[in-house]
Amino acid sequence: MNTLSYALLSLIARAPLSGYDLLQQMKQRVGPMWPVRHSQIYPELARMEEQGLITYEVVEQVERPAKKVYHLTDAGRQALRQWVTEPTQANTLRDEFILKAYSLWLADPQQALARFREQQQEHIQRRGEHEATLARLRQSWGAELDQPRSPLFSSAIALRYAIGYEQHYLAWLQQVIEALEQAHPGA
Amino acid sequence: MNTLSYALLSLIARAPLSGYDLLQQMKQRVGPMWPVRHSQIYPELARMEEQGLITYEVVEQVERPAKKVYHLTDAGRQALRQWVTEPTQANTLRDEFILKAYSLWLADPQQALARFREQQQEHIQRRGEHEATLARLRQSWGAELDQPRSPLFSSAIALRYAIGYEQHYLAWLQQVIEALEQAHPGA
DNA sequence: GAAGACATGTAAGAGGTTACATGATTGT
DNA sequence: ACAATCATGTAACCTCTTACATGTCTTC
Repeated sequence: MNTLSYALLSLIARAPLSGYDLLQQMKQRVGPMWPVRHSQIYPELARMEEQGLITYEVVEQVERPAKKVYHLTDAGRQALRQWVTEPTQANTLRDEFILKAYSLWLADPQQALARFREQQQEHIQRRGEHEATLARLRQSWGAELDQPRSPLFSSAIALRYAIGYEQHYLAWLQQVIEALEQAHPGA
Repeated sequence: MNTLSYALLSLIARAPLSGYDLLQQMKQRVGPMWPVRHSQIYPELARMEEQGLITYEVVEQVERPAKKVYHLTDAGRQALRQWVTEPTQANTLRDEFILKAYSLWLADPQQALARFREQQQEHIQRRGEHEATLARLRQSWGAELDQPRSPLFSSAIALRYAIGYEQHYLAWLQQVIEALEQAHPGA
């Protein structure tokens, strides 16, 4: 059992989904905390089915190709619940841009500034997307977002995490940009 | 050329180092942004030497086993400089604890609170370590930390990033803990 | 003489990315 | 016809982790 399989269980626990649906949802919802490709999803689903965590039924569709819709077994639900309440060792982030910042002293300050501003745009964009998603949830579900037993609460805190992350990233970028500008006025 | 090799170049660019030294420095300095094991370092150094990015000399020591001390070639320095000033595609974080938060609705609130408080301790600890390191740098080097052309500037901004990250993480943990406590008073 | 830091490697396997491959169905 | 979306898979390769393996030198 790897983390990916729990990520998939997390989504199937909310509603039965096909591999294709899972791919879309991983990109939209879980994407910020666990990116994934379809080439990883399909073999993983097969393994989980073998292990009895999920089962599927083939659903014929009128206007689309048939699909395998997976849902949790009791064992799957239990495995997920177990994993969620287990201690987690805090991860170390692996961020290439920060790694580059560590060698910023080697770079041409003008180019460095350009790169930092690029990142700024990127992270502003992402923050905006997360904020929009959270606003949409709030509009659709209102106070349910504040009920810890609701899946919506979980969605909301994950989104708030992502927004906070972008916020911190932007603050840091801004800080460095100002330091670079001060050292090199007129860039 | 993978990211790890650039991480190693980043350190060798500041001072010639052995594989063992690199391991220590990756843990202490670059650790927060790029964790690594010795079993990855040694083969990678061999590959980089083949590619002409680094060279080494065997240094005999009186009170320690001999070691291979690596230093950059011109090609290595150029490759590093090139990489630093290239655009970087912003990474997606991969955080298991946040993933678990996404399924928090399945968890027993008491246990959830316990896990969140564990994380709090962990991140408080980390923030403290980074702050101490930054304070030490500041004490040793003073205003040099503010000169973008100095390696110390790069070290300082990387540390500030790490501190900001822990800060944001702690703020988020606190937020969720308060929400859980409010829903379950007396936990 | 045992433990611990210093020092350097290899091997097996898990996890993840990129590329290859196929086919249905809808809209233009 | 062609592109786009829906839908599911396999294969090759790279990266990273875990475990295996060896040897030096110092301190207790």
